[in-house]
Amino acid sequence: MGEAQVNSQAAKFLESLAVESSATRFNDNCSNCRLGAFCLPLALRHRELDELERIVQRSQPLQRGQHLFWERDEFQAVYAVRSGSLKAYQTSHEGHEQVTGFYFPGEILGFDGIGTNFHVSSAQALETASVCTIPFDAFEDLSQEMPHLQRHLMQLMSREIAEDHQLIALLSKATAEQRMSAFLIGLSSRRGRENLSATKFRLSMSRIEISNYLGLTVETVSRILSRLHKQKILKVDKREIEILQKDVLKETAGF
Amino acid sequence: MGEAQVNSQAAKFLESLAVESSATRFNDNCSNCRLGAFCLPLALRHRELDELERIVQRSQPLQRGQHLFWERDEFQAVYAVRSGSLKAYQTSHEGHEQVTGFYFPGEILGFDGIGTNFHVSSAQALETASVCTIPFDAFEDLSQEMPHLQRHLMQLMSREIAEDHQLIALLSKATAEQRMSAFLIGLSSRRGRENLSATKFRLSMSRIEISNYLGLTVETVSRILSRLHKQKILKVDKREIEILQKDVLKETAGF
DNA sequence: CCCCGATCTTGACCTAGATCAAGAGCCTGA
DNA sequence: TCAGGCTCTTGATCTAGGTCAAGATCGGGG
Repeated sequence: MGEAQVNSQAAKFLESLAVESSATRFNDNCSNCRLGAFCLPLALRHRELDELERIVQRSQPLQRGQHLFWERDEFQAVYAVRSGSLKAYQTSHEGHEQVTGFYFPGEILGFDGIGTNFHVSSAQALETASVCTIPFDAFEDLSQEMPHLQRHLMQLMSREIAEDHQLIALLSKATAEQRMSAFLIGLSSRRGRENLSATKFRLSMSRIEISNYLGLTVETVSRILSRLHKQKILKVDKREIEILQKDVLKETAGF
Repeated sequence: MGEAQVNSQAAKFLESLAVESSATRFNDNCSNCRLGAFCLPLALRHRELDELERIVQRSQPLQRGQHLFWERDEFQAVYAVRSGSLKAYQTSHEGHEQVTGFYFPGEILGFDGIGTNFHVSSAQALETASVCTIPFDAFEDLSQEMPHLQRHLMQLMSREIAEDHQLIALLSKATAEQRMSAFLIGLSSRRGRENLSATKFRLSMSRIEISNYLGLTVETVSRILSRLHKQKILKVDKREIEILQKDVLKETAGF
């Protein structure tokens, strides 16, 4: 019996036990999560971490295009991205899709639902992505006993507010070129935070999604990328991006 | 005497109260604050309210133009508006002022500072305004013992996030007319929430401030107001606004 | 009371980016 | 393997709203 066949059978077996497989393959814990320091930069004691551990759920990775939650879904949890990436978006009733954010490993999404008890945006995986589910009720109870945790959560929400304000300023006055530059610089610095190459990476979102985030049209996004490529500020090959002159990009971003 | 007239008189009475209270009664306590149910819609027990009371500080009203806090100030408190109105804004380093929000009685501002421990926007009174200062450390300690309070705070932050997302969608795709309509509808419904006339009011912000909020120029704001006036959708007399056809406005706002 | 600077309005013109159109790579599933 | 539908690019044209300019109006200080 060849090894390939063994693997294929093993895969089938795991599939048939989807729930169990999620239990066996994604049950790493918070203490040894390589994002730990970034996702929860708290001086958590061991006992506290154990408690947090107890409530966090890890499930099967989402496939590209799959939704984590939908607008109007009841709010039950916030989600920490473990790997891959997602977008959050709202659909205006004329059908325009407004992307409100992209989320990468270590970032948390779903806060929009706390206020109204249902989500006001949808979240969709841009590529295979795994997330930790943090049931909110349990989290709230837990944070009653752990001041660190409570403060941290608020810091995360506050940071989201601050980032939104950045985006608002961008959409309000910046030119198409400034928007694209700021966007790329943002992606780059988030990559850096993950200790991945900050100059060379693959876009997980389409030009359309970028345009719906930056308040531009696909054509404009495409044109600007072409221009930056011609100017040798970027190397653009389909979704592969290499930033050649970050200083220039930062300059035009002007933020 | 028609009912409309009665309502309008009641509204005028309440308005006059608001002015008086800002001038003379700013040291009332939470239990008898007429905004109580709106600002803190919690099922707070008496004892809890007393505790909250203990940490909230009420100071002299701010005069028009005075700042509540500045960008880069150390974050120490969040603020509940008692009367009057304020704007929050950031200044890009090319000098453009981006207004990120207007705040009216019962609304809370200052959340942007929690994440970084210093404010990332400035807050300035648009007219005489009184606020309650809620020192954040004390508030956090208090909310450790009061789950209601903690959840409420997060709801307020979450709501701010949701509102920001609305603004983002607006700035991203809406026409100048849609932006103005949405803005006016927003003001109107907030007035309604305060039990003041939702159709007739005075703008506390200048055209310039509106334009810096909506991502337009003063000229455009002015032109659109003139147009809406000519079309008899609004009555505009300097800063006095009367909404004549709210349905039309809502229609064009499309939200 | 008038004066001065800020705010607001209106008109004429211009431009960044939208829209329309067409074609070239692509994945994907039959 | 190919067909059909995406995504992406590039060009030609159009237009909403920005920019510039000139007054009008308002409000606060002397």
